Amino acid sequence: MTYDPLQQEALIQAQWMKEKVFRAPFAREMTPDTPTFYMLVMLPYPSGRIHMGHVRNYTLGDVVARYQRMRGKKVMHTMGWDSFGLPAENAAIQHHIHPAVWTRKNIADMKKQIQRLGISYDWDRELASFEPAYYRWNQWFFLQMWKRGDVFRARRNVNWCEALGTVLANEQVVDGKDERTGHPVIQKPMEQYFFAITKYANELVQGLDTLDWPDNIKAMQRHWIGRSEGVRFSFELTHGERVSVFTTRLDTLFGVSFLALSTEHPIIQAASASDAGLATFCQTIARQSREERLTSDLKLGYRTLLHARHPITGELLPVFAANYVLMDYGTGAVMGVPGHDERDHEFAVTYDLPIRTVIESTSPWDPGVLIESGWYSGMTSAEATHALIQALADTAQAEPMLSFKLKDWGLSRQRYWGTPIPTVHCAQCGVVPESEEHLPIRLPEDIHFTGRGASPLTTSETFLQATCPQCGSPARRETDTMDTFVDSSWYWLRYLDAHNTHQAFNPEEAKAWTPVDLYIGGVEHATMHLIYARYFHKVLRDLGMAHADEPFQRLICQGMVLKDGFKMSKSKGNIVDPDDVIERYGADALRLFMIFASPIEKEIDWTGFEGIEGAARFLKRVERFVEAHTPTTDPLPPVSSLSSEEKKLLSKVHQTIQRMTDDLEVRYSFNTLVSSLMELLNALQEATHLTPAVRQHIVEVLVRLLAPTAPHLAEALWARLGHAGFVAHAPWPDVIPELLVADEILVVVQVNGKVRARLSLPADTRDADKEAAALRCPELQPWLQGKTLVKVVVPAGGKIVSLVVKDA
RNA sequence: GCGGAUAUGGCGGAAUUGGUAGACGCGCUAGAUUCAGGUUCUAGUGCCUGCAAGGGCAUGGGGGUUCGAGUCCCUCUAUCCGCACCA
Repeated sequence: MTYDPLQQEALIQAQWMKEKVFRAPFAREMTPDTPTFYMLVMLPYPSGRIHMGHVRNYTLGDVVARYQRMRGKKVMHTMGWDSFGLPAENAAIQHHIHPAVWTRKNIADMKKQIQRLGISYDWDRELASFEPAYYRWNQWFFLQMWKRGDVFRARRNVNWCEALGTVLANEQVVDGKDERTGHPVIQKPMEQYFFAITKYANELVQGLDTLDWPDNIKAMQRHWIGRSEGVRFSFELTHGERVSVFTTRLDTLFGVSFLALSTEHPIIQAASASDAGLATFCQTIARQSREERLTSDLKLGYRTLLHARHPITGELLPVFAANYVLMDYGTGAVMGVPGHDERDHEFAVTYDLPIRTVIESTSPWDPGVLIESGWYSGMTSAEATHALIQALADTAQAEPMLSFKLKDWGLSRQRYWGTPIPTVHCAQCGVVPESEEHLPIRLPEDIHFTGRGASPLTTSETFLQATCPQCGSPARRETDTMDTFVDSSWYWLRYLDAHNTHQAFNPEEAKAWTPVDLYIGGVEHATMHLIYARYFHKVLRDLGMAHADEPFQRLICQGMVLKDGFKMSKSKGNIVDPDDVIERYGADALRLFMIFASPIEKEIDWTGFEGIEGAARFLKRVERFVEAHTPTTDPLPPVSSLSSEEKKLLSKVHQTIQRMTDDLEVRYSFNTLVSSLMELLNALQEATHLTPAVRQHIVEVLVRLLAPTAPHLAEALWARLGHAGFVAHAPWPDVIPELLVADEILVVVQVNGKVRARLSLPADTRDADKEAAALRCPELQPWLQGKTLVKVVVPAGGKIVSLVVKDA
C-alpha cells in the first residue's frame, strides 16, 4: 500500500486531535522542574484566507515545537486571532455585514486552512481578541494603568477629513486625500488617550542588550526609540515670555542666528491671532501630512514679529514658524545654527539668515573646538557644553535632558471595531474611569455603518447612556476605542490561561511558561508591535502579574513571501492559495518546500511550482526507502564489529543527527536542516550491503529526523515500523559520539594561496608530519621545482598546509 | 529624508570560527526503464581553454589587510523593507 498524502494527512490529523497529542499542561499539573518550551508565532489578523506568509511562519514554529516535544519538553504552542481592526469595519460599510459576523466566518475558514497544514497547536487555548471575554482584560489593564498614572489625555494631530467629518488612518490617506472619496485631509489636533510609554523609554533601550534577537532588529528598535542626550534651556522673547528649546549641540550656541518653532507651538498659535499671514501659513502646513513634512526637501518658514534675546550675547534673533520642526519631539522649538546643522543651514539659505562658523572640526556637522565664542573659544565641544549648562542654569534654566523620538502611545481610535475605552464623561467630575465591576463594557449591536461622520459608536443611544461611577449622575460614555496594538500586547499570556473568567491570567502560569523561548513573525513588526508588547509586559511586571523583564527571549523575523518579485496581494492578483498546493502535493510537501526554499530571514519568491515537485519527490523516496525495509528486533551491534561501509554510513547518519540538532537548537537554520536530511537519504540509497539490524537503526533514525518537518508521513512510517505511539512523542535520536570520530582526515595543500593537492591522512597525524607529507607529495613537485620555500603555515585544526614559495 | 537589510552558476541557495567556493534542490542535456504519460533510475552540468592530463578565471564594481577573503576594512552601484491610525 502506498502512502497517499491527500487521504492519510486528514486521518492522521484526526488522530492527533482525538488523542490531544499537542495538549500543553497547566502549571498546576507540572512539577517546578519540568522542562518547558514556549513556542510563539505572531497571531494572524483574520482577513479571510491564509497566505503563504502564514504558512511559512506557522511551519517554522511547528518544526521547532515538534522538535522540542521530541526532546522531552512540555511545549506551549497555540493560535489565536487578532480580530479587531479596520477591514471588518470596511466590510460592514461596503457589504452591510456586521463586523462580528464577517470576523467569525473568516476565523472559521482560516482555522480550517491552518489545520490542514498539520501544525501542532493546542487548540483548546485558542482565543480571539474581539470576544468580550478577551477585551474585558484590555479594559481592566487600562483601569490599572489609569490608577498608576500611566494613562493621560492630551491633544495630538489626527488625519481629519472635513467633508466626511471622520478621522482617517494613515493608510486611508493618499496624497493628502481620502483614498476612497478623494476628499481633502488635514492635520487636526484632537483630545486623545495616551499610554505613557516614554516613562519606560530608557529601559526599553537598555533591555535590548539582554535579548537574543537579531542585531538588525535591535538596531531598528534603538533608532525608533531614538534616545539622545542633550540640554533644554530657554530664550527670553522681547515681550517677556520664554520659549524652551532642546539641543544636542549646546556648544554651537554662539552660532545661533534664529529660532524655529513648530506651527503647532502655543507661542505661534497665540501670535497667529494678531498676524493673518502667520495664521495662513500654519493652516497650509496643517494640510501637509507628517510624511510630507519629513520627506519634503523644502524647508518652509514664516518670519513672525517676535524676537528672542540670545542668553549670552543679548543679540536679538528672529523667531520663525517652520515646517521642519515637529511639536512632538523635544520641546517643539529649536535654536537655528546654520553653520553646524544641515537643516538649519538649508533654512538659512532660503531665508537669507547669517551663517556663522563657531566650531572647528573635520566636518561642519561634527563636534570639535570652539571659535568665535567669547571666552568659551578654545574649549572642546564637550567642555563647552558642560560649562554652558553651568553658566545658563539660573538665567536660562539650562538642564541636561534626555529626549526620545519614541512618542507616548496614542491609543484613541474613532472606530467601532475595537475595545471600548472604559471611561465616562461626567458634567461634574470630568473624565472618570469605569468601575471594575462594570467590565466588560461591551460593543453595542444597534449601529449604523456609513463611513462618514464621527465614530459609529456615537449612533448608539444605548451605548452612550452611562452613569458616573464617582457621583452617580447621568454621564456620556466614551466612544473612542483602543488601538488594536493593545490586543496584541499581552495575548501570549492569555494563551496560558485562556478560559479564566476572573483574571486576565494566573500569574503562576506566567511564571511557569514565560518568557517566551522563541517568537517568530514578520520583520514588518520589528518596531511597533515588538516595542508595544515589550512595554506592556514591563507594565504587567510592575503590576506584579508577569515576572520576567522581557517577554520574548529569542526572536526570529522571517522574510516575506513574494510572487514575481512583489508582495502577494489581492489587488495585484498574484496570490498563491495554500489550499491549492496542499490539494496537489499534500501538506508535508508544502511544509518541506517552504522551509527548504530559503533561509528564514530572507524573502522568498514563489516563482512557480518547480521547487515543490522536488520536495514531493524527496518524500516519496523516503517512503520507498522505509517501505523496502523489513523490520527486525535485532539490536545494533557494537561499533567495533561493523563493516567499514556500515561504519562510514552510520557516521554519516550520526553526523546528520548532530547537524540537524545544531540547526534546530542553536542556529535556527531550517533550509540546511532539510538539505542535511536529503544528503543523508542520498548516502543511504547508495549503500548496498547492510545487515538488517543496521538498516533498522538507520530507518528508525531517519523517520524521527523527518518528524518535525514532514510529520504526517513520519507518523505513517512510524506506525509501519511497528510502533504503537505517535512519532510526535518519540524521543529525538541521540548521537553515538563514537561514530562521529573519523579515522582519516583530508588535508588540503595550498601553494601561494592556491589549492594544489589533497592528502588523506590518519586522523592522529601531527602537524609537523602533515607538513612533511605535503612536501613529499608528487602532484606538488611541479609547483616547488626551482623555487625557494619561504614560509609554511599549518593553522590550528590542521586541515590546511599553506606553502609560500618564490623564484629561487 | 531617516532607519534597517541584501547582492554567490540558468534559478533557490550552501560554505557554522578568515581555511577545498558552488553542498542540497530546481532546471537543463544524454542514456535506460515504462511506454498513454507529467513515473522512476543512471551519468553529466560555474565560465574560458585543451584531444587529454591539466591550466586559467570566478562570490554586484573598484581598492585594501592577510600565507589565505564570499567572509574583515574602505569606497561605489543596484535592489528590497519599515517610518507611528493596515494588521
